Amino acid sequence: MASIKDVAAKAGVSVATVSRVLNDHPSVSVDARARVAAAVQALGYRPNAVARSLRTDQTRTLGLVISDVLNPYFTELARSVEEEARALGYSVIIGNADERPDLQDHHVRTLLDRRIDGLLVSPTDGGSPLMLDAAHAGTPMVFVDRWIPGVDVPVVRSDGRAAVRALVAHLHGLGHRRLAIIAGPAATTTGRERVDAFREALGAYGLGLPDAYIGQGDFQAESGRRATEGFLDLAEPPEVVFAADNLMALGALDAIRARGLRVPDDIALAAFDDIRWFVHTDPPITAIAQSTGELGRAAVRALVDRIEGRRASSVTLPARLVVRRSCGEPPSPPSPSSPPGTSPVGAPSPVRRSTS
Amino acid sequence: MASIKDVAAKAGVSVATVSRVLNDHPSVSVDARARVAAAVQALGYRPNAVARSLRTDQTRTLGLVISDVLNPYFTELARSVEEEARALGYSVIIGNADERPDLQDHHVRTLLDRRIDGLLVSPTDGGSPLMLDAAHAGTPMVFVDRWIPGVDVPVVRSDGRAAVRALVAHLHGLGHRRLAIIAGPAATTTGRERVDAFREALGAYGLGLPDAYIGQGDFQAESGRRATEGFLDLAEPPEVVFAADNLMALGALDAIRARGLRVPDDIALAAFDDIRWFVHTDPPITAIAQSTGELGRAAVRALVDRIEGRRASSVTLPARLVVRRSCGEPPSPPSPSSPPGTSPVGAPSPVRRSTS
DNA sequence: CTGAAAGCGCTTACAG
DNA sequence: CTGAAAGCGCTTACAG
Repeated sequence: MASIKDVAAKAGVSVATVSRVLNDHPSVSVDARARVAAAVQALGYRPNAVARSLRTDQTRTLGLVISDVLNPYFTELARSVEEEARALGYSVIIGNADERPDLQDHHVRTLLDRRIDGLLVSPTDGGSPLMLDAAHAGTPMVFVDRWIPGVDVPVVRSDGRAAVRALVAHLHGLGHRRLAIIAGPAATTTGRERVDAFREALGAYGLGLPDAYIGQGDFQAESGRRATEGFLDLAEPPEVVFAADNLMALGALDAIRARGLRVPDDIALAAFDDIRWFVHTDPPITAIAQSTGELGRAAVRALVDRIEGRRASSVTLPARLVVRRSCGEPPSPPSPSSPPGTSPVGAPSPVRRSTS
Repeated sequence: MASIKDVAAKAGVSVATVSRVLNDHPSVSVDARARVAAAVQALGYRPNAVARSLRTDQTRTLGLVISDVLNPYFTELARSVEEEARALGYSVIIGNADERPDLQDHHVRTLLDRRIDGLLVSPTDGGSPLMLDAAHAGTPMVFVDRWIPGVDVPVVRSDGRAAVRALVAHLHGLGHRRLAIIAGPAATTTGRERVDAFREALGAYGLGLPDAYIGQGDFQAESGRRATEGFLDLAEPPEVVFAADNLMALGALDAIRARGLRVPDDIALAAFDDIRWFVHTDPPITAIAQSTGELGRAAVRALVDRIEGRRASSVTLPARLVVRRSCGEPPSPPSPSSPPGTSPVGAPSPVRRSTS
């Protein structure tokens, strides 16, 4: 592979001049510029990013450590992160933690060893020493979706409380009184917050959230299945299961189906995080949708701000309820003329109704 | 950030000795080894992978350029690739081409600039000059899922022909005679092969595949929707739509639903690539499943073989049909005692039946 | 506008 | 077993 020396030799200039041309340095004669360009072309020369990084101490690379690539929510997040990063001239390296703290540490370490310019992370746990050290050492860092309290790192996330309240209002209006939740790991903020928001919203209706109605999941499908089986084994099973993410909703569906039960007739189901398939499931699933793309973009902007020496601030985006048929027939059925997919109903509000 | 010099100073040895300790070189005294280890520990030293790569001319990194991260098939592929690579001591950097040749080239270029040790690609098109050059220049490379004919690069992929034959047999047995396909881009091998396999299988039943029954898609949902609308606008619409990937099946479902039609009553639907949600869609969708995880692992092994100077060979894995209810009620309904999810039926055969 | 030289953080023959 | 030195491919003050 041709190096800068080869280009310099071919163009009859010094490597310094080649470097200047490559980096659009103003003080280069048109003549030199042309000869270098020709040599680059002829040799098919491409600068070695490794060498450049070593010299400049920047890799123009962002690390993204996500909890689970197989979760469509995170896949979409990763995609928007890469898109925005590319627009700003950065590449991104994704590390998949698979909801495992040890794997998460592995990726953080590898990314740090590669001297990425900044780290975007959606922590799987409450913060390993490694992660905390990195934050304290001043590695440019931004938390996205989930975060670690007590660390001075900007957080870009959704606030789902209003949407959870809207969900509970919807469920209550449908006559449901025994509501259960499949929670994420208590070590994660989203694992805790969604339960808290749910409990708070239930409280407003004088409803409680007994321990038996809190299933412990880990944001992956299998845990949703197990938790749902637990609910169904109860002497008094819940009327509604609210899964704290889409994969656990998938597991719940598996469990419900395995017992030959029907949604929403036998048990209602709702999920945090909306995905395209929810429109086509049997029945279409009521979900809380985040602005995932915007979240990813905002996180990248915040991180690049930090990297490039600007102040970065936290961002909180609202989530919204998308009503479908998995919790029971809505009181007022959608008009037959409404378009397919999701559509807002009534005045601007966090509640949307989907024809399904 | 501490460098090897700091460690050497702290341990009272030369950087050469530190390097030897770091790389487990045998000829280091126990004493030196201990002092270096202590210094490393005390300083929290981590070797700079960038410098190491420049010096050794290897990055222990694989590039993976996939056609579309949002496609669950590729997400799963990416996950298994990373897993196997990690087991072999490599990292992987994923580039998402989004089915766009220009984006694909962008990622190939960026990956090459970073001097990845090898490239895994599922080409979005017939091969850009850049990709062809890389292959000819001897960059260790392996094609996965899709490939470019006429290039001397190992290919790891599924052969879906038997499964497509099984699908057509299933459809024919259900009484369907007008079968349509939503194809992927003709520039991709999977875009062409699936149509060819379908046409060939139809031929065995004396059925043709008229042009009007070949919808041109690009493996993304929106194209599936458009193609399906085209079918439904026909004077004589097909009785079955076979989508060449899961996202186009999603689009097809959108289109069918928008018209208020029902699957399989009004039109049957089948898809290439199986995903977990297909069990829970309305109705559950008959699909051709690939051994995605095994494909990813085999591709990594082949690539690492090439990188490390061993011979790498192509691998072709069979795909299998998973029958559900989207093409009509199977002639012999599954027994009520069969387990949920997919389950094989009868003797070992490529056809499986799922209770749904 | 241009080049010689230093240096980024490592590894690795080479000599002892 | 150990260290001094060269060198990987760049960039960038410095001097001219």
